[in-house]
Amino acid sequence: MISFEHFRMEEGVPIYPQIIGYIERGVVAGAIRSGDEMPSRRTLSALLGVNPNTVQKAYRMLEEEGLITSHTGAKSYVSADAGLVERIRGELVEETVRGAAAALRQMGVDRDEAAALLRRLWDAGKKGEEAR
Amino acid sequence: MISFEHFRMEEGVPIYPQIIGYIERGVVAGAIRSGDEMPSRRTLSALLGVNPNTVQKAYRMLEEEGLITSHTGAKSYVSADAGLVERIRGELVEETVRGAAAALRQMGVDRDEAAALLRRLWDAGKKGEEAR
Amino acid sequence: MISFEHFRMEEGVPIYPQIIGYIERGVVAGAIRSGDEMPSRRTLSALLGVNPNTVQKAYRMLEEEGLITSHTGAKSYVSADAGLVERIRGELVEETVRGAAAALRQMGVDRDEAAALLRRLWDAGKKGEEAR
Amino acid sequence: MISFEHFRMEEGVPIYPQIIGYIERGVVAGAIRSGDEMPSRRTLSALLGVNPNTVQKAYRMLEEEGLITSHTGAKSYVSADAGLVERIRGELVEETVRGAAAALRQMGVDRDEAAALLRRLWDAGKKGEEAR
DNA sequence: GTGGTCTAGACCACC
DNA sequence: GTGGTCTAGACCACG
Repeated sequence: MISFEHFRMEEGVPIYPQIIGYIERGVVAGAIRSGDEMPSRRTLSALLGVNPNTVQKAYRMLEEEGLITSHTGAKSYVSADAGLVERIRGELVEETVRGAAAALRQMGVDRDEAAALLRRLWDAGKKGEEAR
Repeated sequence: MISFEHFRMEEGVPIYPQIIGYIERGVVAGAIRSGDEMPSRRTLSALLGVNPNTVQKAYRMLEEEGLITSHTGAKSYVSADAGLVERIRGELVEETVRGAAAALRQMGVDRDEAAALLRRLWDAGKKGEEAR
Repeated sequence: MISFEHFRMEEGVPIYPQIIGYIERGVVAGAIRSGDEMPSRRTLSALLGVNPNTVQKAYRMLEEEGLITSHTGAKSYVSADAGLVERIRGELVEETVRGAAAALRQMGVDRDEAAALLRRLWDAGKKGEEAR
Repeated sequence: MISFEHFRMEEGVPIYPQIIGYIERGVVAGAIRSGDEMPSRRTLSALLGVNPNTVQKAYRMLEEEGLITSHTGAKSYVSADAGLVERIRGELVEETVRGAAAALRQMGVDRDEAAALLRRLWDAGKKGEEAR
Protein backbone atom coordinates (compact mmCIF):
# COMPACT_ATOMS: atom_id res chain seq x y z
CA MET A 1 0.00 0.00 0.00
CA ILE A 2 1.61 3.25 -1.05
CA SER A 3 1.72 6.00 1.53
CA PHE A 4 0.27 9.49 1.31
CA GLU A 5 1.73 10.70 4.55
CA HIS A 6 3.89 13.30 2.80
CA PHE A 7 1.08 14.61 0.64
CA ARG A 8 0.28 18.25 1.37
CA MET A 9 -2.67 19.88 -0.30
CA GLU A 10 -2.15 23.17 -2.09
CA GLU A 11 -5.07 25.57 -1.82
CA GLY A 12 -6.60 27.21 -4.86
CA VAL A 13 -5.53 24.41 -7.17
CA PRO A 14 -7.81 21.57 -8.27
CA ILE A 15 -7.25 18.56 -6.06
CA TYR A 16 -7.28 15.75 -8.56
CA PRO A 17 -4.22 16.98 -10.50
CA GLN A 18 -2.40 17.25 -7.19
CA ILE A 19 -3.10 13.60 -6.50
CA ILE A 20 -1.94 12.69 -10.01
CA GLY A 21 1.23 14.74 -9.56
CA TYR A 22 1.97 13.15 -6.20
CA ILE A 23 1.80 9.68 -7.71
CA GLU A 24 3.80 10.67 -10.76
CA ARG A 25 6.56 12.21 -8.65
CA GLY A 26 6.68 9.15 -6.42
CA VAL A 27 6.97 6.90 -9.45
CA VAL A 28 9.71 9.08 -10.90
CA ALA A 29 11.60 8.90 -7.60
CA GLY A 30 11.25 5.14 -7.53
CA ALA A 31 9.42 5.35 -4.23
CA ILE A 32 6.31 4.00 -5.91
CA ARG A 33 6.78 0.86 -7.99
CA SER A 34 4.84 -1.44 -10.28
CA GLY A 35 2.73 -3.82 -8.26
CA ASP A 36 2.32 -1.46 -5.32
CA GLU A 37 -1.22 -1.36 -3.99
CA MET A 38 -3.10 1.91 -4.26
CA PRO A 39 -5.28 2.99 -1.34
CA SER A 40 -8.98 2.53 -2.04
CA ARG A 41 -11.07 5.46 -3.14
CA ARG A 42 -12.74 5.61 0.26
CA THR A 43 -9.53 5.28 2.24
CA LEU A 44 -7.75 8.00 0.35
CA SER A 45 -10.71 10.36 0.28
CA ALA A 46 -11.05 10.03 4.06
CA LEU A 47 -7.32 10.54 4.51
CA LEU A 48 -7.22 13.69 2.38
CA GLY A 49 -10.58 14.96 3.56
CA VAL A 50 -12.00 15.20 0.05
CA ASN A 51 -14.87 13.58 -1.78
CA PRO A 52 -14.46 10.00 -3.04
CA ASN A 53 -15.37 11.25 -6.47
CA THR A 54 -12.40 13.58 -6.60
CA VAL A 55 -10.11 10.65 -5.89
CA GLN A 56 -12.00 8.61 -8.45
CA LYS A 57 -11.32 11.21 -11.11
CA ALA A 58 -7.61 11.20 -10.35
CA TYR A 59 -7.48 7.39 -10.43
CA ARG A 60 -9.36 7.29 -13.69
CA MET A 61 -6.93 9.70 -15.33
CA LEU A 62 -3.96 7.79 -13.95
CA GLU A 63 -5.46 4.65 -15.45
CA GLU A 64 -5.84 6.34 -18.83
CA GLU A 65 -2.23 7.44 -18.55
CA GLY A 66 -1.30 3.79 -17.93
CA LEU A 67 0.16 4.34 -14.47
CA ILE A 68 -2.36 2.23 -12.55
CA THR A 69 -4.88 -0.52 -13.26
CA SER A 70 -8.40 -0.78 -11.85
CA HIS A 71 -10.92 -3.60 -11.90
CA THR A 72 -14.38 -3.42 -10.40
CA GLY A 73 -14.54 -4.90 -6.96
CA ALA A 74 -10.78 -5.38 -6.79
CA LYS A 75 -8.00 -3.16 -5.54
CA SER A 76 -6.06 -0.84 -7.83
CA TYR A 77 -2.38 -1.41 -8.48
CA VAL A 78 0.50 0.60 -9.90
CA SER A 79 1.69 -0.57 -13.30
CA ALA A 80 4.50 1.65 -14.54
CA ASP A 81 6.96 0.27 -17.05
CA ALA A 82 10.41 1.83 -17.30
CA GLY A 83 9.71 3.70 -20.53
CA LEU A 84 6.64 5.39 -19.15
CA VAL A 85 8.47 6.38 -15.98
CA GLU A 86 11.34 7.87 -17.97
CA ARG A 87 8.96 9.85 -20.15
CA ILE A 88 7.12 11.26 -17.15
CA ARG A 89 10.40 12.04 -15.42
CA GLY A 90 11.60 14.09 -18.37
CA GLU A 91 8.38 16.07 -18.55
CA LEU A 92 8.01 16.66 -14.85
CA VAL A 93 11.54 17.65 -13.86
CA GLU A 94 12.04 20.10 -16.69
CA GLU A 95 8.62 21.64 -16.26
CA THR A 96 9.19 22.18 -12.55
CA VAL A 97 12.61 23.79 -12.95
CA ARG A 98 11.62 25.94 -15.91
CA GLY A 99 8.51 27.22 -14.15
CA ALA A 100 10.41 28.22 -11.02
CA ALA A 101 13.19 29.81 -13.07
CA ALA A 102 10.74 31.86 -15.09
CA ALA A 103 8.92 33.15 -12.00
CA LEU A 104 12.14 33.99 -10.16
CA ARG A 105 13.59 35.75 -13.19
CA GLN A 106 10.54 37.93 -13.46
CA MET A 107 10.86 38.81 -9.78
CA GLY A 108 14.34 40.17 -10.43
CA VAL A 109 16.24 37.31 -8.85
CA ASP A 110 19.44 36.46 -10.77
CA ARG A 111 20.74 33.01 -11.53
CA ASP A 112 23.34 32.77 -8.79
CA GLU A 113 20.96 34.12 -6.20
CA ALA A 114 18.33 31.62 -7.30
CA ALA A 115 20.70 28.67 -7.08
CA ALA A 116 21.82 29.83 -3.64
CA LEU A 117 18.22 30.19 -2.48
CA LEU A 118 17.41 26.74 -3.74
CA ARG A 119 20.30 25.25 -1.80
CA ARG A 120 19.45 27.20 1.32
CA LEU A 121 15.74 26.37 1.29
CA TRP A 122 16.24 22.82 0.06
CA ASP A 123 15.57 21.21 3.40
CA ALA A 124 13.22 23.91 4.65
CA GLY A 125 10.05 21.95 4.17
CA LYS A 126 11.70 18.59 4.63
CA LYS A 127 9.78 17.56 7.67
CA GLY A 128 6.69 15.94 6.24
CA GLU A 129 7.66 16.38 2.62
CA GLU A 130 10.68 14.12 2.38
CA ALA A 131 10.87 12.25 -0.91
CA ARG A 132 7.73 10.27 -0.43
CA MET B 1 2.07 52.83 -18.51
CA ILE B 2 3.21 49.42 -17.37
CA SER B 3 3.91 46.89 -20.07
CA PHE B 4 2.37 43.44 -20.49
CA GLU B 5 4.68 42.40 -23.29
CA HIS B 6 6.24 39.62 -21.20
CA PHE B 7 2.94 38.24 -20.02
CA ARG B 8 2.33 34.68 -21.22
CA MET B 9 -0.91 32.95 -20.47
CA GLU B 10 -0.81 29.53 -18.85
CA GLU B 11 -3.54 27.16 -19.95
CA GLY B 12 -5.75 25.36 -17.49
CA VAL B 13 -5.35 28.03 -14.83
CA PRO B 14 -7.86 30.84 -14.19
CA ILE B 15 -6.72 34.01 -15.92
CA TYR B 16 -7.35 36.62 -13.26
CA PRO B 17 -4.84 35.15 -10.78
CA GLN B 18 -2.30 35.09 -13.59
CA ILE B 19 -2.78 38.83 -14.11
CA ILE B 20 -2.44 39.44 -10.37
CA GLY B 21 0.72 37.32 -10.22
CA TYR B 22 2.23 39.15 -13.16
CA ILE B 23 1.78 42.52 -11.44
CA GLU B 24 3.04 41.19 -8.12
CA ARG B 25 6.19 39.73 -9.66
CA GLY B 26 6.86 42.94 -11.57
CA VAL B 27 6.51 44.96 -8.38
CA VAL B 28 8.85 42.61 -6.53
CA ALA B 29 11.40 42.96 -9.36
CA GLY B 30 11.16 46.72 -9.26
CA ALA B 31 10.05 46.78 -12.88
CA ILE B 32 6.70 48.11 -11.75
CA ARG B 33 6.74 51.04 -9.33
CA SER B 34 4.37 53.18 -7.32
CA GLY B 35 2.76 55.78 -9.54
CA ASP B 36 3.01 53.68 -12.70
CA GLU B 37 -0.13 53.87 -14.75
CA MET B 38 -2.13 50.68 -15.28
CA PRO B 39 -3.64 50.07 -18.71
CA SER B 40 -7.39 50.60 -18.82
CA ARG B 41 -9.55 47.52 -18.44
CA ARG B 42 -10.63 47.76 -22.05
CA THR B 43 -7.10 48.16 -23.33
CA LEU B 44 -5.78 45.23 -21.33
CA SER B 45 -8.65 42.93 -22.21
CA ALA B 46 -8.05 43.66 -25.89
CA LEU B 47 -4.30 43.16 -25.50
CA LEU B 48 -4.63 39.82 -23.72
CA GLY B 49 -7.59 38.69 -25.76
CA VAL B 50 -9.72 38.00 -22.70
CA ASN B 51 -13.06 39.26 -21.47
CA PRO B 52 -13.22 42.70 -19.81
CA ASN B 53 -14.93 41.12 -16.81
CA THR B 54 -11.91 38.92 -16.23
CA VAL B 55 -9.61 41.95 -16.17
CA GLN B 56 -12.06 43.80 -13.96
CA LYS B 57 -11.94 40.97 -11.44
CA ALA B 58 -8.13 41.06 -11.33
CA TYR B 59 -8.10 44.84 -10.85
CA ARG B 60 -10.65 44.64 -8.07
CA MET B 61 -8.57 42.06 -6.18
CA LEU B 62 -5.36 44.01 -6.70
CA GLU B 63 -7.12 47.04 -5.27
CA GLU B 64 -8.27 45.06 -2.24
CA GLU B 65 -4.70 43.91 -1.77
CA GLY B 66 -3.61 47.56 -1.84
CA LEU B 67 -1.35 47.22 -4.87
CA ILE B 68 -3.29 49.58 -7.12
CA THR B 69 -5.78 52.40 -6.68
CA SER B 70 -8.83 52.79 -8.86
CA HIS B 71 -11.28 55.67 -9.03
CA THR B 72 -14.43 55.40 -11.06
CA GLY B 73 -13.93 56.90 -14.47
CA ALA B 74 -10.25 57.59 -13.84
CA LYS B 75 -7.09 55.71 -14.59
CA SER B 76 -5.66 53.16 -12.15
CA TYR B 77 -2.21 53.58 -10.65
CA VAL B 78 0.19 51.31 -8.83
CA SER B 79 0.56 52.15 -5.14
CA ALA B 80 3.10 49.83 -3.59
CA ASP B 81 4.89 51.10 -0.51
CA ALA B 82 8.18 49.52 0.48
CA GLY B 83 6.67 47.44 3.28
CA LEU B 84 4.02 45.90 1.06
CA VAL B 85 6.56 45.10 -1.64
CA GLU B 86 8.85 43.46 0.86
CA ARG B 87 6.04 41.39 2.26
CA ILE B 88 4.96 40.19 -1.17
CA ARG B 89 8.56 39.51 -2.15
CA GLY B 90 9.12 37.34 0.88
CA GLU B 91 5.96 35.36 0.22
CA LEU B 92 6.43 34.88 -3.50
CA VAL B 93 10.13 34.06 -3.67
CA GLU B 94 10.12 31.63 -0.80
CA GLU B 95 6.94 29.99 -1.92
CA THR B 96 8.30 29.51 -5.42
CA VAL B 97 11.63 28.08 -4.32
CA ARG B 98 10.16 25.90 -1.62
CA GLY B 99 7.52 24.51 -3.98
CA ALA B 100 10.05 23.59 -6.64
CA ALA B 101 12.41 22.13 -4.06
CA ALA B 102 9.67 19.98 -2.56
CA ALA B 103 8.58 18.67 -5.96
CA LEU B 104 12.14 17.91 -7.07
CA ARG B 105 12.98 16.23 -3.77
CA GLN B 106 9.94 14.06 -4.08
CA MET B 107 11.10 13.07 -7.55
CA GLY B 108 14.37 11.84 -6.16
CA VAL B 109 16.50 14.73 -7.42
CA ASP B 110 19.21 15.71 -4.92
CA ARG B 111 20.22 19.23 -3.94
CA ASP B 112 23.31 19.54 -6.11
CA GLU B 113 21.57 18.10 -9.11
CA ALA B 114 18.67 20.51 -8.61
CA ALA B 115 20.93 23.55 -8.37
CA ALA B 116 22.78 22.46 -11.50
CA LEU B 117 19.52 21.98 -13.36
CA LEU B 118 18.31 25.39 -12.30
CA ARG B 119 21.50 27.02 -13.63
CA ARG B 120 21.37 25.05 -16.84
CA LEU B 121 17.70 25.73 -17.57
CA TRP B 122 17.78 29.32 -16.27
CA ASP B 123 17.73 30.88 -19.70
CA ALA B 124 16.04 27.95 -21.41
CA GLY B 125 12.65 29.52 -21.83
CA LYS B 126 14.00 33.00 -22.26
CA LYS B 127 13.35 33.29 -25.95
CA GLY B 128 9.70 34.24 -26.19
CA GLU B 129 9.25 34.17 -22.44
CA GLU B 130 11.87 36.70 -21.42
CA ALA B 131 11.45 37.97 -17.90
CA ARG B 132 8.23 36.13 -17.87
CA MET C 1 -38.34 -25.30 -10.14
CA ILE C 2 -38.97 -22.28 -12.30
CA SER C 3 -36.75 -21.84 -15.32
CA PHE C 4 -34.57 -18.87 -16.22
CA GLU C 5 -33.65 -20.15 -19.64
CA HIS C 6 -35.42 -17.27 -21.38
CA PHE C 7 -33.89 -14.61 -19.21
CA ARG C 8 -31.69 -12.22 -21.19
CA MET C 9 -29.79 -9.51 -19.41
CA GLU C 10 -30.15 -5.95 -20.63
CA GLU C 11 -27.03 -3.84 -20.37
CA GLY C 12 -27.00 -0.48 -18.67
CA VAL C 13 -29.91 -1.33 -16.41
CA PRO C 14 -29.58 -2.52 -12.81
CA ILE C 15 -29.82 -6.29 -12.65
CA TYR C 16 -32.07 -6.81 -9.68
CA PRO C 17 -35.09 -5.07 -11.25
CA GLN C 18 -34.56 -7.21 -14.32
CA ILE C 19 -34.85 -10.34 -12.20
CA ILE C 20 -37.98 -8.98 -10.54
CA GLY C 21 -39.48 -8.10 -13.91
CA TYR C 22 -38.73 -11.54 -15.28
CA ILE C 23 -40.59 -13.18 -12.42
CA GLU C 24 -43.48 -10.74 -12.64
CA ARG C 25 -43.93 -11.25 -16.37
CA GLY C 26 -43.78 -15.02 -15.96
CA VAL C 27 -46.45 -14.86 -13.27
CA VAL C 28 -48.64 -12.66 -15.44
CA ALA C 29 -48.21 -15.12 -18.32
CA GLY C 30 -49.15 -18.04 -16.10
CA ALA C 31 -45.81 -19.68 -16.79
CA ILE C 32 -44.91 -19.23 -13.14
CA ARG C 33 -47.52 -20.32 -10.58
CA SER C 34 -48.09 -20.34 -6.85
CA GLY C 35 -46.15 -23.13 -5.24
CA ASP C 36 -43.42 -23.18 -7.86
CA GLU C 37 -40.00 -23.51 -6.34
CA MET C 38 -37.53 -20.68 -6.82
CA PRO C 39 -33.90 -21.55 -7.51
CA SER C 40 -31.63 -20.96 -4.54
CA ARG C 41 -29.77 -17.67 -4.45
CA ARG C 42 -26.49 -19.46 -5.08
CA THR C 43 -27.85 -21.47 -7.98
CA LEU C 44 -29.39 -18.46 -9.67
CA SER C 45 -26.34 -16.25 -9.19
CA ALA C 46 -24.20 -18.92 -10.80
CA LEU C 47 -26.69 -19.39 -13.63
CA LEU C 48 -26.91 -15.68 -14.43
CA GLY C 49 -23.27 -15.00 -13.76
CA VAL C 50 -24.02 -12.27 -11.26
CA ASN C 51 -23.18 -11.68 -7.64
CA PRO C 52 -25.22 -13.52 -4.96
CA ASN C 53 -25.92 -10.18 -3.28
CA THR C 54 -27.66 -8.96 -6.41
CA VAL C 55 -29.93 -12.01 -6.44
CA GLN C 56 -30.50 -11.62 -2.73
CA LYS C 57 -31.70 -8.08 -3.26
CA ALA C 58 -34.16 -9.16 -5.94
CA TYR C 59 -35.54 -11.96 -3.73
CA ARG C 60 -35.94 -9.61 -0.80
CA MET C 61 -37.93 -7.13 -2.88
CA LEU C 62 -40.07 -9.89 -4.39
CA GLU C 63 -40.80 -11.07 -0.89
CA GLU C 64 -41.80 -7.57 0.20
CA GLU C 65 -44.07 -7.41 -2.83
CA GLY C 66 -45.65 -10.67 -1.68
CA LEU C 67 -44.74 -12.64 -4.80
CA ILE C 68 -42.50 -15.16 -3.09
CA THR C 69 -42.01 -16.48 0.42
CA SER C 70 -38.62 -17.09 1.95
CA HIS C 71 -37.73 -18.79 5.18
CA THR C 72 -34.18 -18.78 6.46
CA GLY C 73 -32.38 -21.90 5.45
CA ALA C 74 -35.34 -23.15 3.42
CA LYS C 75 -36.25 -22.94 -0.21
CA SER C 76 -38.27 -20.02 -1.56
CA TYR C 77 -41.65 -20.56 -3.21
CA VAL C 78 -43.87 -18.45 -5.43
CA SER C 79 -47.04 -17.28 -3.69
CA ALA C 80 -49.13 -15.31 -6.13
CA ASP C 81 -52.84 -15.21 -5.43
CA ALA C 82 -55.20 -14.32 -8.26
CA GLY C 83 -55.75 -10.75 -7.06
CA LEU C 84 -52.06 -9.96 -6.91
CA VAL C 85 -51.47 -11.43 -10.34
CA GLU C 86 -54.28 -9.41 -11.82
CA ARG C 87 -52.99 -6.22 -10.26
CA ILE C 88 -49.50 -6.79 -11.58
CA ARG C 89 -50.83 -7.74 -14.98
CA GLY C 90 -52.80 -4.55 -15.24
CA GLU C 91 -49.83 -2.44 -14.28
CA LEU C 92 -47.28 -4.15 -16.46
CA VAL C 93 -49.23 -4.61 -19.66
CA GLU C 94 -50.71 -1.15 -19.72
CA GLU C 95 -47.46 0.46 -18.76
CA THR C 96 -45.61 -1.38 -21.51
CA VAL C 97 -48.11 -0.56 -24.22
CA ARG C 98 -48.60 3.03 -23.16
CA GLY C 99 -44.87 3.64 -23.00
CA ALA C 100 -44.23 2.28 -26.46
CA ALA C 101 -47.23 4.14 -27.87
CA ALA C 102 -46.07 7.43 -26.40
CA ALA C 103 -42.53 7.01 -27.76
CA LEU C 104 -43.73 6.02 -31.22
CA ARG C 105 -46.23 8.86 -31.35
CA GLN C 106 -43.53 11.32 -30.44
CA MET C 107 -41.44 9.94 -33.29
CA GLY C 108 -44.19 10.71 -35.74
CA VAL C 109 -45.35 7.14 -36.26
CA ASP C 110 -49.13 6.91 -36.66
CA ARG C 111 -51.40 4.30 -35.08
CA ASP C 112 -51.83 2.04 -38.07
CA GLU C 113 -48.15 2.09 -38.86
CA ALA C 114 -47.35 1.26 -35.24
CA ALA C 115 -49.73 -1.69 -35.14
CA ALA C 116 -48.30 -2.99 -38.43
CA LEU C 117 -44.76 -2.65 -37.10
CA LEU C 118 -45.70 -4.50 -33.95
CA ARG C 119 -47.10 -7.38 -35.95
CA ARG C 120 -44.16 -7.48 -38.29
CA LEU C 121 -41.52 -7.36 -35.55
CA TRP C 122 -43.44 -9.58 -33.14
CA ASP C 123 -41.30 -12.63 -33.69
CA ALA C 124 -38.23 -10.69 -34.77
CA GLY C 125 -36.19 -11.22 -31.65
CA LYS C 126 -37.64 -14.63 -30.95
CA LYS C 127 -34.60 -16.61 -31.92
CA GLY C 128 -32.39 -16.44 -28.88
CA GLU C 129 -34.88 -14.35 -27.01
CA GLU C 130 -37.88 -16.61 -27.19
CA ALA C 131 -40.61 -15.74 -24.74
CA ARG C 132 -38.21 -13.28 -23.31
CA MET D 1 -36.40 27.59 -29.13
CA ILE D 2 -37.52 23.99 -28.99
CA SER D 3 -40.22 23.16 -26.51
CA PHE D 4 -40.11 20.67 -23.64
CA GLU D 5 -43.75 21.05 -22.71
CA HIS D 6 -44.53 17.43 -23.58
CA PHE D 7 -41.56 16.02 -21.76
CA ARG D 8 -42.59 13.75 -18.89
CA MET D 9 -39.99 12.38 -16.56
CA GLU D 10 -39.91 8.65 -15.90
CA GLU D 11 -38.94 7.70 -12.38
CA GLY D 12 -36.22 5.19 -11.65
CA VAL D 13 -34.44 5.86 -14.91
CA PRO D 14 -31.43 8.17 -15.26
CA ILE D 15 -32.57 11.59 -16.36
CA TYR D 16 -29.93 12.48 -18.91
CA PRO D 17 -30.78 9.59 -21.28
CA GLN D 18 -34.41 10.67 -21.07
CA ILE D 19 -33.46 14.14 -22.26
CA ILE D 20 -31.39 12.63 -25.06
CA GLY D 21 -34.27 10.35 -26.06
CA TYR D 22 -36.74 13.23 -26.06
CA ILE D 23 -34.57 15.22 -28.44
CA GLU D 24 -33.88 12.21 -30.64
CA ARG D 25 -37.55 11.35 -30.92
CA GLY D 26 -38.42 14.94 -31.73
CA VAL D 27 -35.77 15.02 -34.44
CA VAL D 28 -37.02 11.72 -35.86
CA ALA D 29 -40.56 13.11 -35.95
CA GLY D 30 -39.37 16.24 -37.71
CA ALA D 31 -40.70 18.38 -34.87
CA ILE D 32 -37.15 19.43 -34.04
CA ARG D 33 -35.05 20.65 -36.95
CA SER D 34 -31.53 21.78 -37.76
CA GLY D 35 -31.00 25.35 -36.67
CA ASP D 36 -33.54 25.18 -33.85
CA GLU D 37 -32.31 26.82 -30.69
CA MET D 38 -31.85 24.62 -27.65
CA PRO D 39 -32.88 25.98 -24.26
CA SER D 40 -29.93 26.98 -22.12
CA ARG D 41 -28.68 24.62 -19.47
CA ARG D 42 -30.13 26.81 -16.74
CA THR D 43 -33.47 27.29 -18.42
CA LEU D 44 -33.99 23.60 -19.04
CA SER D 45 -32.75 22.52 -15.64
CA ALA D 46 -35.20 24.92 -13.99
CA LEU D 47 -38.00 23.72 -16.25
CA LEU D 48 -37.39 20.04 -15.51
CA GLY D 49 -36.51 20.59 -11.87
CA VAL D 50 -33.13 18.89 -12.19
CA ASN D 51 -29.55 19.99 -11.73
CA PRO D 52 -27.89 22.04 -14.49
CA ASN D 53 -25.17 19.44 -14.58
CA THR D 54 -27.58 16.70 -15.54
CA VAL D 55 -28.71 18.76 -18.50
CA GLN D 56 -25.08 19.52 -19.29
CA LYS D 57 -24.30 15.82 -19.50
CA ALA D 58 -27.18 15.22 -21.89
CA TYR D 59 -26.14 18.16 -24.07
CA ARG D 60 -22.56 16.98 -24.12
CA MET D 61 -23.54 13.51 -25.29
CA LEU D 62 -25.89 14.94 -27.90
CA GLU D 63 -23.00 17.03 -29.13
CA GLU D 64 -20.75 13.97 -29.36
CA GLU D 65 -23.53 12.25 -31.28
CA GLY D 66 -23.54 15.20 -33.65
CA LEU D 67 -27.12 16.26 -32.98
CA ILE D 68 -26.35 19.66 -31.48
CA THR D 69 -23.49 22.15 -31.42
CA SER D 70 -22.24 24.10 -28.40
CA HIS D 71 -19.82 27.00 -28.09
CA THR D 72 -18.80 28.65 -24.83
CA GLY D 73 -20.78 31.75 -24.12
CA ALA D 74 -23.13 31.16 -27.04
CA LYS D 75 -26.41 29.29 -27.34
CA SER D 76 -26.62 25.67 -28.46
CA TYR D 77 -28.30 24.75 -31.71
CA VAL D 78 -29.64 21.60 -33.32
CA SER D 79 -27.58 20.34 -36.26
CA ALA D 80 -29.07 17.12 -37.62
CA ASP D 81 -28.39 16.18 -41.21
CA ALA D 82 -30.79 13.85 -42.99
CA GLY D 83 -28.51 10.81 -42.83
CA LEU D 84 -28.05 11.06 -39.09
CA VAL D 85 -31.78 11.48 -38.56
CA GLU D 86 -32.52 8.43 -40.66
CA ARG D 87 -29.97 6.36 -38.77
CA ILE D 88 -31.40 7.37 -35.42
CA ARG D 89 -34.94 6.73 -36.65
CA GLY D 90 -34.05 3.20 -37.66
CA GLU D 91 -32.47 2.43 -34.33
CA LEU D 92 -35.10 4.05 -32.18
CA VAL D 93 -38.31 2.80 -33.79
CA GLU D 94 -37.18 -0.81 -34.05
CA GLU D 95 -35.76 -0.85 -30.57
CA THR D 96 -38.99 0.52 -29.11
CA VAL D 97 -41.25 -1.94 -30.91
CA ARG D 98 -39.02 -4.94 -30.31
CA GLY D 99 -38.71 -4.16 -26.61
CA ALA D 100 -42.45 -3.87 -26.11
CA ALA D 101 -43.10 -7.00 -28.18
CA ALA D 102 -40.63 -9.04 -26.16
CA ALA D 103 -42.12 -7.94 -22.84
CA LEU D 104 -45.69 -8.54 -23.95
CA ARG D 105 -44.84 -11.96 -25.37
CA GLN D 106 -43.31 -12.99 -22.11
CA MET D 107 -46.44 -11.87 -20.30
CA GLY D 108 -48.48 -14.26 -22.39
CA VAL D 109 -50.09 -11.65 -24.61
CA ASP D 110 -50.44 -12.87 -28.18
CA ARG D 111 -49.78 -10.88 -31.31
CA ASP D 112 -53.35 -9.96 -32.17
CA GLU D 113 -54.13 -9.03 -28.61
CA ALA D 114 -51.01 -6.85 -28.49
CA ALA D 115 -51.89 -5.03 -31.71
CA ALA D 116 -55.42 -4.46 -30.43
CA LEU D 117 -54.14 -3.12 -27.12
CA LEU D 118 -51.79 -0.81 -28.91
CA ARG D 119 -54.63 0.61 -30.99
CA ARG D 120 -56.88 0.94 -27.99
CA LEU D 121 -54.34 2.62 -25.75
CA TRP D 122 -52.80 4.68 -28.53
CA ASP D 123 -54.38 7.94 -27.47
CA ALA D 124 -54.54 7.07 -23.80
CA GLY D 125 -51.68 9.30 -22.75
CA LYS D 126 -52.19 11.76 -25.55
CA LYS D 127 -52.97 14.74 -23.41
CA GLY D 128 -49.55 16.18 -22.73
CA GLU D 129 -47.63 13.63 -24.77
CA GLU D 130 -48.75 14.50 -28.27
CA ALA D 131 -46.01 14.20 -30.85
CA ARG D 132 -43.81 16.89 -29.43
C1' DG E 1 -26.92 35.85 -19.81
C1' DT E 2 -23.97 31.50 -22.07
C1' DG E 3 -21.26 26.84 -21.73
C1' DG E 4 -17.39 24.27 -18.99
C1' DT E 5 -15.24 22.29 -14.73
C1' DC E 6 -14.57 20.89 -9.88
C1' DT E 7 -16.19 19.10 -5.71
C1' DA E 8 -19.71 16.59 -3.34
C1' DG E 9 -22.80 12.68 -1.74
C1' DA E 10 -25.73 8.76 -2.74
C1' DC E 11 -26.49 4.50 -5.07
C1' DC E 12 -25.26 0.33 -7.83
C1' DA E 13 -22.84 -4.03 -8.84
C1' DC E 14 -19.08 -6.80 -7.51
C1' DC E 15 -15.52 -9.46 -4.28
C1' DG F 1 -14.84 -4.07 1.67
C1' DT F 2 -13.92 -2.69 -3.88
C1' DG F 3 -14.59 0.43 -8.27
C1' DG F 4 -18.32 2.83 -11.34
C1' DT F 5 -22.22 6.07 -12.23
C1' DC F 6 -25.78 9.63 -11.46
C1' DT F 7 -27.38 13.75 -9.48
C1' DA F 8 -26.23 17.99 -7.29
C1' DG F 9 -24.41 22.84 -6.42
C1' DA F 10 -20.76 26.24 -6.76
C1' DC F 11 -17.37 28.54 -9.43
C1' DC F 12 -14.91 30.02 -13.68
C1' DA F 13 -14.36 32.27 -18.26
C1' DC F 14 -16.81 34.24 -21.91
C1' DG F 15 -20.40 37.26 -24.78
